[in-house]
Amino acid sequence: MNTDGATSWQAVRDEVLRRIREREWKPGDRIPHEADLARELGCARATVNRALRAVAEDGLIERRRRAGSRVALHPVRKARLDIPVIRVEVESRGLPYHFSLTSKSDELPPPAIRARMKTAPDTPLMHVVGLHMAGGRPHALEDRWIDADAVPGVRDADFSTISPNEWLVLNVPFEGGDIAFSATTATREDAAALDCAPGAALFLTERTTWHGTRILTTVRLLFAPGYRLHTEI
Amino acid sequence: MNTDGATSWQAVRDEVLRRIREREWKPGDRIPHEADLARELGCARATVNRALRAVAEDGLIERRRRAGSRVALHPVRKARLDIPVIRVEVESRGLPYHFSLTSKSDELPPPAIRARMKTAPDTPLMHVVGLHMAGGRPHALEDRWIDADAVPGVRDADFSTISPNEWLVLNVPFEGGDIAFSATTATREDAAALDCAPGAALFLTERTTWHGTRILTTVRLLFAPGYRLHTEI
DNA sequence: TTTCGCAATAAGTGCAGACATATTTTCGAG
DNA sequence: CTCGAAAATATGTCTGCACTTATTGCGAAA
Repeated sequence: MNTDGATSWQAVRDEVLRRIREREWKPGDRIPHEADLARELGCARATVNRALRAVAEDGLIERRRRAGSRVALHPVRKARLDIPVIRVEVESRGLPYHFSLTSKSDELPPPAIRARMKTAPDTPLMHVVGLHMAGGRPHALEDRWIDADAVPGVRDADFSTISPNEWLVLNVPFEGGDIAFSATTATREDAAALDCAPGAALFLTERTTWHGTRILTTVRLLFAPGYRLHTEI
Repeated sequence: MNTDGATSWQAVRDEVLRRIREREWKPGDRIPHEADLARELGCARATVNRALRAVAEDGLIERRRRAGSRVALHPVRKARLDIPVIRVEVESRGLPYHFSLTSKSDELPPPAIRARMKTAPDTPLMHVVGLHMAGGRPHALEDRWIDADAVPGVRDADFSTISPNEWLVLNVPFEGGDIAFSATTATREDAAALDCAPGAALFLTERTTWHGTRILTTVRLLFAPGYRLHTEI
């Protein structure tokens, strides 16, 4: 990185990781503060800061102002998960993609959905169901509820040409969301839609996204058998 | 953050996010380079750099030296997934944890495992099977293969008192790994171990970790029905 | 003895300037 | 016209310094 005597933040990070690995600093230990490390390693404090921030992001140390940095007691591996638009995911595997809209209507949501969307008892929500196809075969079944009042323009979206999944990603900014992954067995309807055996084990993704205090949408994505979500550490 | 006229990197980030959201900068567009933005927003280039780096980490822009930064064509949401030691995960739910070792032996791995571990045809590997219990009920079935030559000390580890999962996390540094999540149906053996119905849908995690060129271990974690992996964006 | 406020401390961040590095573009030689 | 070297340029990073902010711990007051 640098030809002169400067120490790169990566070098500092690696040295810190080495000390943690080799138990020079044990889980729970306070580690020297930034200024000391900077002096010891011969670099600016900002460089040490950058390095420690990186290590903290990986979950190996915990940092708090005034309290200092300490080696994490229970190292929690942090994996990064990429969640692409389904069309892109399918096409990146070289398969032609198609979305087919099954239904779209305003309905009173069942209690479970109403609770998740935190809407008033009598508020109807937009309910969209459709099937993502990959190479002519069913890939994922999307069952989505949208608070149309919170998502400007969604009433005019044509979900027969673009999936709600993609339309929302492209058109709706959101602050946060939560995602849960689980396994479930295919009901007879699921099986019919996804062209698999009833009772087959299916990978299920449930996502809810919000912006400010409003919950924008909640979706249930049921993937055809064989789907794997993959990531690297 | 700052009381004086200084612009915080968060403010720069928010302004950048705003411009992307409001289509001031459209997907695929080059955005102004750091120096220009710094001048425009009245801050140091380092501050803009920090902000843009953060936005890039979220996947909304792509940056390349000399080529500049551009708004991502297909915004890929990046979720962070915490992968705790199973014991910690169980205990954080307030349930007592217990690991029970089912078997541990050196065996010639089946071809699928051998391929994954990239070992020579006649190399035996350590094979450990055990059950993670939560509150007296089966929680997850761990089926692990370890290259004992690549993991110093593992031959002396007592997996009846500490799970291989936890022992490895605490004792073995590794560079990287890959993780796959999927759904599968319980075989009769799985069902017996996890105390569920055969054919039930189970959440499956497969992980392989390496260090340098050596593959250290590969594990198959099969969770009892009802398990959900949860994360936030 | 308890509690509250203040001083001390360590991380968090901002700035200006310099240099490093990866790419793209340009332009001259053949 | 093609190829390769050199120039240009945007991001990447380091430094030294100053100031901000969250937190802790201690000492004084109740």
